[in-house]
Amino acid sequence: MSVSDDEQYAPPKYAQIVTAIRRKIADGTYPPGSQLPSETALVREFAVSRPTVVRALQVLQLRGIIDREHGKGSYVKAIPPVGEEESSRTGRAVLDRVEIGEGAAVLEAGARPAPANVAGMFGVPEGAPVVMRRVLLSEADEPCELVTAWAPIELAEGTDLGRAQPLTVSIRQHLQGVKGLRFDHVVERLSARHPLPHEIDVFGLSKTAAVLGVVARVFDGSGRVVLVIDVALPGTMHELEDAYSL
Amino acid sequence: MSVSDDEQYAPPKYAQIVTAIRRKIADGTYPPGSQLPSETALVREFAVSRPTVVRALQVLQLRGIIDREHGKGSYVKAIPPVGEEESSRTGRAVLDRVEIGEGAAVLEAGARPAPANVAGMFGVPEGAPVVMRRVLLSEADEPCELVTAWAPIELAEGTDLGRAQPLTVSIRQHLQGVKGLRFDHVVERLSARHPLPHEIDVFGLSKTAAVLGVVARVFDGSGRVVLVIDVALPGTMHELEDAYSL
DNA sequence: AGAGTCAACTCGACAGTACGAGTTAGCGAC
DNA sequence: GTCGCTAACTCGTACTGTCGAGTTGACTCT
Repeated sequence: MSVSDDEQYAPPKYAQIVTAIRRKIADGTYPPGSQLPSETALVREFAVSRPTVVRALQVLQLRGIIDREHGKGSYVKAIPPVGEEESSRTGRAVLDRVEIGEGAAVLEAGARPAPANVAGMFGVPEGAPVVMRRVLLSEADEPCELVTAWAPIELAEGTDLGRAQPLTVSIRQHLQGVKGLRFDHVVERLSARHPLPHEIDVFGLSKTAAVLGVVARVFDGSGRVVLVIDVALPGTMHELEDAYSL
Repeated sequence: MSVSDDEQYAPPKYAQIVTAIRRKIADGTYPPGSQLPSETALVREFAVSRPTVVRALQVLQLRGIIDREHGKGSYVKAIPPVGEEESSRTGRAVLDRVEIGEGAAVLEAGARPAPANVAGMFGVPEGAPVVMRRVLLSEADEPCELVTAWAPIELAEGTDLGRAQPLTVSIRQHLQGVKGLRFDHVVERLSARHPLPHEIDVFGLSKTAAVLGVVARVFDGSGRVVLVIDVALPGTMHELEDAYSL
């Protein structure tokens, strides 16, 4: 769809209906638990065909905002659950964070020999050079999150990942802009463990403290691991929250 | 849709197309990265209308199996990511597990005064009676997961939650069958912590071991918390895995 | 050889129609 | 009052058809 300078972009009709209904839910016209007008009524209200209304209702259902029951109608769900796309995921948060302005300090960055776990994830020999970027996040001057990002050497070439300066855009935007790289999905592993020596130093933890550890592999569209993100969260300071439909 | 004894259930046409295409992806007819036949070709192949084909392709796209590009066609994605609905979530796993046959031992069950955190989640006073069910899971005779489920007293009435016998169906099925209760969504919190005294006993852990703790609130369709599930996973034995699209 | 045009192909959106299946309320019979 | 039937309402599936917009390759002209 091309838009000339003099024209206003009009969203598809079904999207406009989604927006209108969401607005009415938000302003209390259709409160939680209430029934929406039938499809036939919405056809009249919006002056569109039934398949267009159905499509809008299907979108609302997919987003967990309404339930549709055959023969009965559509109902506003009580509490829109935190949409699964909106819930915080540690790896995604790291990729989308802008270091400048977020209390982030780059502790070190540059080529390093790949430790065994990272080498395995990239499919390179242990000790092969990869680029490492270690960033410490603080809140109210208290260190709270240690992020170590690893990238294959060829991928990091030409980017600022290996420079010990805070990035001015998110990692995702930076790699998209400089390398045309698009991320497809993430696989994260969460564990409870004791801190590593450098974590003990950075956070001032005891050797037996409990740490929430997150190791995330970032895949591009061809199924290749393009980044490994290793995050350490001291257990005394962090809970991760996750919401999902049943 | 009613099915008489002499008739075979036929899935909707669009669902049959989804299944057929998924089978061809799995058997290598359409390998990762390859282009699917055009909509028009699929219309001829399956002898259906174009909106029916489009609907099947939209389902495949929603499931992250294909990408559709306007003007170009549909492409099989490289690695179907673990579907977000298929990834393991601790709370969901507990609700869907059948205790009998799964190495589950019921350690205790019955009415207990609500501890502060549980009381807060149910909106009852601390110390009010609630039903508690504590189950230990073992693998190869080694304890590996301790699950404590809490239910409001009225909800547990008439169910087997307060009986120290393994359930013969999953908790979800049991409450659906006995109470007509339907779960809507779960909000989980994950943390790294040290073990509680009873966890030290059950797992034979040291006082400073790292434990992955999961506390899940289960909501029904009206937004009420109907169950609290508290899971302790010794850090030496467990990682949780989570996959999501970007 | 390069640029522009056009036709054929592709998907996105929309309208209208029809039939089947599930639900509910009203009415009549007992 | 209760039960059964029916009509009206509801959503699920599927079809036919049209138009618009994006992509690509072949052909023509300079």
